[in-house]
Amino acid sequence: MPAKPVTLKNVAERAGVSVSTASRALNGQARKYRISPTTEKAVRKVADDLGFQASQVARSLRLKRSGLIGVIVPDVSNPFFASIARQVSLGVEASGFSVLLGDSREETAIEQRLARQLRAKQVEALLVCPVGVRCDHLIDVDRSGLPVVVVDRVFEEIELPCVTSDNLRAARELAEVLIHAGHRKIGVLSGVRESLPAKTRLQGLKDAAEQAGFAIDPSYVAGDAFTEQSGYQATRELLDRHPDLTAIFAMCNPAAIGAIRALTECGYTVPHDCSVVAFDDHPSADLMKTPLTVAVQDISRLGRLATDVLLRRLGLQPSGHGVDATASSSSVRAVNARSNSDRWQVPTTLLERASVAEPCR
Amino acid sequence: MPAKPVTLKNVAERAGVSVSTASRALNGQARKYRISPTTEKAVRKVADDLGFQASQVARSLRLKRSGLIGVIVPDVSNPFFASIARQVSLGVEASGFSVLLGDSREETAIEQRLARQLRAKQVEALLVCPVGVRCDHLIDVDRSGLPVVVVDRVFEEIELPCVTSDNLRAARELAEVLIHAGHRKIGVLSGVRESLPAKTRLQGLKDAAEQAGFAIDPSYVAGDAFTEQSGYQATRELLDRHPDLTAIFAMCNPAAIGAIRALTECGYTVPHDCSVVAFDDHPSADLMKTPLTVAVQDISRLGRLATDVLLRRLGLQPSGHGVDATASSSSVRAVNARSNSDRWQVPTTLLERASVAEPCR
DNA sequence: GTGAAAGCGCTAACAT
DNA sequence: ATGTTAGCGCTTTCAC
Repeated sequence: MPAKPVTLKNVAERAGVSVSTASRALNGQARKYRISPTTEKAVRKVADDLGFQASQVARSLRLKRSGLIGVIVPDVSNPFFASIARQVSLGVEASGFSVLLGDSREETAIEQRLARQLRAKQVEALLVCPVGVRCDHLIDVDRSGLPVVVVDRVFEEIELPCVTSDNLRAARELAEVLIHAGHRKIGVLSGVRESLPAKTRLQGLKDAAEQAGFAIDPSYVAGDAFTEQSGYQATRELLDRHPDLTAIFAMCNPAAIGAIRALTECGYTVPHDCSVVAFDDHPSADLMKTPLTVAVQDISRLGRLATDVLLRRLGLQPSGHGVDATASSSSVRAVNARSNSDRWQVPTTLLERASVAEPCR
Repeated sequence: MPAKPVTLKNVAERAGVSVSTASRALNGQARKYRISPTTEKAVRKVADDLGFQASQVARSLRLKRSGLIGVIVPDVSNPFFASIARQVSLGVEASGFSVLLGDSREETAIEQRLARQLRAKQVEALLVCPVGVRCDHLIDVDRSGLPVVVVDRVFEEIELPCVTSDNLRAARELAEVLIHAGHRKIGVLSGVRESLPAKTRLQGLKDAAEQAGFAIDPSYVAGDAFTEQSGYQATRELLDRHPDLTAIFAMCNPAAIGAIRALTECGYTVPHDCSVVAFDDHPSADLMKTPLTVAVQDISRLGRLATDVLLRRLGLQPSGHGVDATASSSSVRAVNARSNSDRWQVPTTLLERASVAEPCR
């Protein structure tokens, strides 16, 4: 017995008023239309008694506002993206939006399809953590009038508002830990090469090296994905090429995990034979055999900032969820790259643990 | 320039046909209505050229089908729930649905609000991992004609289709590892006491104990939440009450992590002074100082099964995403509790690692 | 202060 | 083989 839903008409009839009056009474427009308090109360009561719920669908059609925000991430089950999705969900909720979730399974084709589908569902904005370098579809969507905000996996030439961590600074700090300990032969486990995070992190490392008077040879860079698998493979390669390696700089935590597995297999102990530093933490990291020294991204802030940028593009006041959700907060820097699109960055935190020692060779 | 969206009417005009013909041509009903292939092709072409995207909102209003599934979990950033959300997202996508995500922040009041909101958005079904014991709002929703499926945090008297792991069996197996090693003084870190998973897991432990000829005294049970915090607190309490404790049975992984912290603080080493077993794994658990012996829930299967149950309640064929998505698959048992609602269970896997030793006392 | 009516974009009888 | 029309449930202009 699917119990058909009660409509505004039902309420109006039962309250003995017209639908227009009912609508106005329930939308807080009583004052504006000078509806008598008596009528208003009456309508409200009936609506309550009947358990009336205005159909958002009908409302959307009329208002041309769906109250929906699309979120597309490569893998919801990855805690990093899950946290982003969560922050967005919580953040936009306060403004009356709901999140339509899409999982691109790390495939650009799916990402593309999802973007189209979500657009058909009338989402009012799209927040995307892109899979790869190809982002034309996103730019198209944005140009077609649906605001897109890109988070994390940003690409250089992209003409969309972007939110990322301050990767340059983070990489430099992380590299300095290694360098100050005396390391010079540092292997790099790269994420997707063309992605801005990967490029920037490499640059940060290079900067730090240069400042210390040496350079990172390209042969010390391996890997091409933000995955454990890639980290493992890359480490094996690097160990092959440079058995005298004394440290590893991993561009994400999974890669570092892969590295540790590879190192262990090859008979290296961490940090004695080889130090390891990485981006991103993981819960209970301190209970690991070798707790990693890491640059921690402030994921929830990343998510909040992204939400704010999004809401602002919709012409709304970010409703101050979280402590300092203000995009213009002091520690958040808006950077204008050569493109005219906004780039927002949030600071990271360095967490020094036991995975770095002096080089033994 | 918000570039107003192209409507069916636009397409029809441009193609020189009526909206109905256009609609039919684009909905694959050309045959059914015997529309000439020429016309169909023409309409399709125009639609393509104009980049026509049928408004799902208008469609929903007319069809009274939104193509939306609501998913409510206590915390999307928790990998367990994130994985569930992901499976649902992937699973229903194949049937043309999208997922509207809600995060209840572990609060029943929010869960309730979300359920209402999602209902207003015309979701066609609701999948919920409930926060707590109070589920009347969900039962109400279900009774009002919106099918609800409950996953994981199930409560005994609930009259809704439920999907969980086979907790009884899993707990028994886990307990047996401890018991066979010789443990008798086993502390229990409970999750939310009134939840069925907690009750069932405790029962499994008790069953195993009984079979071995001893009993679990209530004073050996502590904690009341599926969190690290609760696990930590509970462990401190247990250690206080029973310093001669030789093993800990944690009802979730975070609780076990809390336990390890507490044990370490109190000068116990794992597993020498105290063994630990737990429910749920966590990635790279093998790289921990003391890799835990755990009962692993097949989360993705849990999610898939839930999706199937949901789709079936909607009268749809679960579209065989995943290998054996069939709810009636041999290893998945439908259990009829005293209530007349369906209970579905999926098997778990025992992973023996290094956190169990013989009792030293 | 309140009502009648138009219309958002689409689908499905019911014509023809 | 295609067009006409009546809504789906809501908001809002315009009229009284």
